[in-house]
Amino acid sequence: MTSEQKKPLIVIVGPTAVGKTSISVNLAQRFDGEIVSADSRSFYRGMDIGTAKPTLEEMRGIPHHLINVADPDEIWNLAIFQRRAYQAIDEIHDRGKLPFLVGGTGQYIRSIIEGWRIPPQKPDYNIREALTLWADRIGAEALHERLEAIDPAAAEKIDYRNLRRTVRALEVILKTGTRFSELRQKQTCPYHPILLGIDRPREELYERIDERIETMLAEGLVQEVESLIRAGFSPELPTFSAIGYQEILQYLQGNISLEEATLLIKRNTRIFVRRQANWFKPDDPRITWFQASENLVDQMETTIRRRLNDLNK
RNA sequence: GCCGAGUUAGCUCAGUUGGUAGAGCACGCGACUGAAAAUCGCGGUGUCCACAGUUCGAUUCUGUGACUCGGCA
Repeated sequence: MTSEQKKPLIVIVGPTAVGKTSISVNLAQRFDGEIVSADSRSFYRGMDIGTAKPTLEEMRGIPHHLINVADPDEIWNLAIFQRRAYQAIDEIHDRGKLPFLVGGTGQYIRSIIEGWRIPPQKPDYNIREALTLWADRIGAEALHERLEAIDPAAAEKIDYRNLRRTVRALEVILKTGTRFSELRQKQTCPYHPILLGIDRPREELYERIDERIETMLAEGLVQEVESLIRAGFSPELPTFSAIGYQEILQYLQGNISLEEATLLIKRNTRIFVRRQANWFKPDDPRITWFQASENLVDQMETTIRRRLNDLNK
């Protein structure tokens, strides 16, 4: 397949609370598009307020994919996302519509636009636990040395103090008999990605985050978490490691006050924004960046039209 | 007015038996291939309240002053 034959994929990236949701719905309306969400926390039903998931009204009739597709105890991940996103994008193309990949989970978006070949080994929680227990005895660094002995290339890319990633690499090697570094590949993106980034000054973003969190609390974030627990979902689920949920859980368990929880949510969201920015940098030549402004949607529309025309030449 | 405690990084504070100082948080930055809103890493020069004294040398000791917080009037 040559690059001329590849179909376009509009990709919209940007930090949380920058305004991606309403802008992408606007653009999708103008281009007869559909939206594929690339947001690791919007998969789960019942987690609406804390994830700032778009409401039906905000979607304004634009089909959204990969939102509300799992219960909180079905643990979705990168590989499942990638498979389902490819599928959703292909189906949108088949319908003759334009797909918009929109979201804040940088890793997921990169896996699509860079055509990652993810080591085909689904999580084995028993092995992970065993490896973790082993690390408790010998230390994370010693475990990393074991990895280095059998797969130096993988070990080199993983900090010896990062137990979780060391464990994953060993898990893959043990289960597949193949080096993690060999299974971890990049191919090319099956689509022609057109990347647009939205940004705002940090200070402004932080203000919007604080406001958004106050709104979440007013809209019943605490009740949302309570009802998930009441529905029988274990607080131990990785799903509840989401910002907003972990802190409210601490509050509900009586470990901290609601005020402390609120401060923590704000703080953790700010840290998250900085971490998010690592996936898409201002000097990334693949991305056309926009600062949030009045006529942002018009500007972005113009850019998309031009890029789509270039494709058809 | 008197007595006591305090004044050190944006904030909360530690510390220097006298040789110009360091934690947490904030903030900035980086890594990331089946938990990713996860996980992990890197980044600390600031009139040590001001002035004077002692001293080779004071943020540290002494004196005076300013301010803050308690208590008593």
